[in-house]
Amino acid sequence: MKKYLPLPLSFYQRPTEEVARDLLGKLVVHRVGSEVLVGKIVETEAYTIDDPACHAYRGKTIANQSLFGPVGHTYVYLSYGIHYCMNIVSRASDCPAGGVLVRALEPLEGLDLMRKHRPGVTDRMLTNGPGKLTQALGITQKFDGHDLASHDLFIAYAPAPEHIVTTTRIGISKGQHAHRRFYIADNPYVSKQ
DNA sequence: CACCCGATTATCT
DNA sequence: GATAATCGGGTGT
Repeated sequence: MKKYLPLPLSFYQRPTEEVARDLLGKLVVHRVGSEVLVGKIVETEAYTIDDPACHAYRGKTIANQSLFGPVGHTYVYLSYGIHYCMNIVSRASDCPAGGVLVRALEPLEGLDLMRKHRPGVTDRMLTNGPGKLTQALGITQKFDGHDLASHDLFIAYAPAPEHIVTTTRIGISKGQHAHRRFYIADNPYVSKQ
């Protein structure tokens, strides 16, 4: 098994947009029993409290409290009653709430188990969407508020990609103008180019 | 307690 | 391109 080095806490304590960009190329590592599921982050979106598209925009609630919680933790929520989406809580110290939505991964390790989690789909469809990657990695709402400095679920260091594309975000009705979506150019696992 | 809706996906046409 | 599936949380009565 390869060795994975978790990102330091200081990585997450910067402006959310900056973290979203820098998370590209980094690895999501989930240990499940004796197996390890690893995916490279290839697409992200930044959401902060001053942004109408952000779940925290209307204030703190039971559902979104993780976005107000400590940086370097997760915010996992149920989308459309069906899918879980995972955020990485990240923000500068003067920002009360914010996080980075992980929108797509490139599967690197544990492909066999990912295929079991998502039966009947091609490898390219395993993790190329925010609801798909959580299913492939076995991430559910139980992981909401999870500390990413932990042993079983964390973000690991990896070199930054060369070419990054910045666009507007996907699937939102408000804040459509803002360019807060980032993805690695020409990566086949990006949800939509 | 009823109503509304969404940071999605799969499956149609 | 359109739409059903599905459900917890937020809001207002």
